[in-house]
Amino acid sequence: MADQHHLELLWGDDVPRGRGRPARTTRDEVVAAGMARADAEGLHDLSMRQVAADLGVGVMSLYTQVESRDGLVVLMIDRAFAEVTDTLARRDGEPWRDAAARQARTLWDLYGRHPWILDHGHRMPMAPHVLALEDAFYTPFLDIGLSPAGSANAAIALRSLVTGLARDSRSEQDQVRRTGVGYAEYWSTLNAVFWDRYFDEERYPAMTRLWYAGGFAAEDILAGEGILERAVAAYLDGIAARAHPGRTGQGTGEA
Amino acid sequence: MADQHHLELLWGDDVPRGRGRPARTTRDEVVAAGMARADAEGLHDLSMRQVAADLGVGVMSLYTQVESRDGLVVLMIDRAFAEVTDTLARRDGEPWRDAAARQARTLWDLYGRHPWILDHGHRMPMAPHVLALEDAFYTPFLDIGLSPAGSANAAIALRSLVTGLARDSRSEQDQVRRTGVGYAEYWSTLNAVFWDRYFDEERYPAMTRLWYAGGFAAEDILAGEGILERAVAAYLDGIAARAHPGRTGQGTGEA
DNA sequence: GATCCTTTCAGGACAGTGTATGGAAAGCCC
DNA sequence: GGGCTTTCCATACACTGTCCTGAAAGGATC
Repeated sequence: MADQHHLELLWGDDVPRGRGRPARTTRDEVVAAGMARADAEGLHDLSMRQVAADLGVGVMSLYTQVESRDGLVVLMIDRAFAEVTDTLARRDGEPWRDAAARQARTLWDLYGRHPWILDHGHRMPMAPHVLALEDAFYTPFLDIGLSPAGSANAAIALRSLVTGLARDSRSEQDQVRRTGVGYAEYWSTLNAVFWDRYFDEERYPAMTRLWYAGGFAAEDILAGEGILERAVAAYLDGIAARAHPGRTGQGTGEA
Repeated sequence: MADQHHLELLWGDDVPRGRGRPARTTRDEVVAAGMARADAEGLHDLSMRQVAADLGVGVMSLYTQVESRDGLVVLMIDRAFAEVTDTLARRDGEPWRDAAARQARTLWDLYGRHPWILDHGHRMPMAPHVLALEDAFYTPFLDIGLSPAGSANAAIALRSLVTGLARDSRSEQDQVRRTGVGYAEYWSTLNAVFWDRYFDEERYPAMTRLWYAGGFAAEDILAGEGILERAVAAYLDGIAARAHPGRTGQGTGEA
């Protein structure tokens, strides 16, 4: 039950113990250094030796501030989510739909700043600011006529939609950054090789139709942020229909 | 451009070269062994040495069939997606909404059988059967009155919704299996420690309200499969409203 | 001010990992 | 039966996270 110790680090008070040799480094400094590394290199290339070197400190010194590498990542995630805790709060008089859409967008932007969060293999940790985000996501769906379980499901699904979309689009940039190959260059060469040599129009008729119809015209359809707003709007329309049966959603109607 | 070599392994013909010492092992066998390991232990604990040992073969012998560990994983993913290629095809007369929902469910079930797919850090590889799934996902949205880009966006978002939900729910079971701690046991002890000691009802009012309203009554709200069907239905309702403006979606209306 | 005590520091070691190297082995073709 | 071509696999290297250990450093106490 390693999570239990994580919980103490995440939630426990930092009781400053005055006796003994003082630590050369704060836990905040370690976490910040880890985030800087992850922002620049990705989670995969984040090593304890690197973080220690960045801080000018021996490797094992990190383990007085952090229980393990996984524990460090958990703390980093909490710190990242802390960036948006205040922004997420629902504003006075803000319609539930606007609040939900704004929160989705905020989470999307957070993933944009810290793509390594999406590489975290395990479930999101029970960290204070992660829970704060979850709580904020539940808020808009509370008093719109859904059952309690329905509200919970709606919020979870919205969060998963944003996360899934972010993964599909951002991990691409992440990989591009790691390999050092530019986005346009990567796609152009890959496409030249791939479409000309391997793609079979009869095998993939839908993609072929979309291709000739210009459906992929944006070149990097995922990189555009329109897809998030559209998907969230469509989903919230469906929720709205369930929330107030008989009324149609307030969607703008644009495709 | 490591992907380029992956492409050859994925799409190139397996030209059987008759000269030279014959390989003791097929590429299919290697990929199958890797999948068995990953199904049982997860992607994180999949090592080349283990796969080689399972096959009774030297470690480096794998590298004649597979370019690298990442290449092996890519082939494994393609093989996993091949399981559903036939199932995904749209059936005669099947309404687009039913087809999309069925495909979403099929992908969800695939993630259930092979949760390690969700641990793949990079973008989904351009593999034949991965493309087949993407193509199938595009199909239902083609002739329902959306713009080409709108159809593409709708299909991508649906796929991301399923993937995101699967990650949020399945990675949990994955971690539970790895740590060997049972699902119920894990949650009960964690919850006992967490809720009693750390959770602050004033800090997380929405979760608190949902808790007392029974919104989390299912105990493992994510493990239930209802959340997928509900989320997909809501999203497709929103798409339907955009596809045929003026008509309301065919949602069942249940919360 | 010296001593004890508690805590952190950091070097070395260990069990892993993916994979480059290079000589030995094994089967087809002439 | 060579010659050629391909595969096999032991070894080695760089790298990882983390345990162990004794030394170092500062506060508390006499």
